[in-house]
Amino acid sequence: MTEFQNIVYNATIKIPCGQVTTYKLLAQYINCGSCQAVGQALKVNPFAPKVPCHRVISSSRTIGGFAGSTDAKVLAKKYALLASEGIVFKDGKVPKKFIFHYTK
DNA sequence: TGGTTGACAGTCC
DNA sequence: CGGACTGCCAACC
Repeated sequence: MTEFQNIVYNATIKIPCGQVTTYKLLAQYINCGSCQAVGQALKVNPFAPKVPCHRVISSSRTIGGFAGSTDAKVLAKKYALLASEGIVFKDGKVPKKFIFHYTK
């Protein structure tokens, strides 16, 4: 467990149910220039599903990846998880109203 | 023990 | 649409 991972998980948990955020927003919030670093931390997150990594999507509001994979079957599970929280994808994207913005 | 290399659930140009 | 760049981590000398 590194300090950086701890920050990422802590920030991810703050995402309220029924909303999602983007890798970029998350990276900016934790003052990290690279969103890949965030994805890498989420990929190996030891707190799943306590850390809702499915609530983190790509910028442009596309779904991105999940569980270290971009496979369509895995992404289908991510869709289902989000749908169970009331988040629906419109035309492969998440409506803006579902995007959670961090407030410092 | 410590510096370097490659990989990554992304983003920008 | 392809390539470059980003920061962090793990593996490898």
